[in-house]
Amino acid sequence: MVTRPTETESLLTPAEVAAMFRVDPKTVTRWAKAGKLSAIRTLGGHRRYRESEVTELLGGTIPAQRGARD
Amino acid sequence: MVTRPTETESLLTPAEVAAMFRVDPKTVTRWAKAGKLSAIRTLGGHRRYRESEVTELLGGTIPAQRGARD
DNA sequence: CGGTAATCGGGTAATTTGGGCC
DNA sequence: CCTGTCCAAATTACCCGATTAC
Repeated sequence: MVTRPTETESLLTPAEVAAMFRVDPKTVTRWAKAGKLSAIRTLGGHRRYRESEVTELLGGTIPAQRGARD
Repeated sequence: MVTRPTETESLLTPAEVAAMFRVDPKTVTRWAKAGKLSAIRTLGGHRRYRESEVTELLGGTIPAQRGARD
């Protein structure tokens, strides 16, 4: 193991996910409570989200259809 | 924590885009439905628009065609 | 152990959503 | 065809104090 200090593995903090979705960390917590997001709870009760999960959800973008021809 | 560089894409809320275009948020929503604007949906159903997309469209204005016959 | 920043929890106001009409 | 306003419901944002994370 090549020493992995305080670096994050694949877990994102509520503030991270909130910034990616442009929403409030509280809203992200709501999604976790609603079961829309997989959340891992720390021993203290704080939530941690999987980067893969968030990235997957962010991939739901709809490409704007410009002119049929360009 | 000063936020981590996790693919931070600047997103705008409907009110933001509406203010930039001087139209109602409803109109912006129609553009998104019409496929004229790229929209990211939050887990709650709300839309988030790319700042780059909006800025790009705002930059495509007509440079005031003056003069030919006025 | 002590300190700062973030997150937790609940509650209320503001915003956004969707469709129909002019 | 496009936009603005109406309605009702859902979702999100910010307030507080307390705890947890590092």
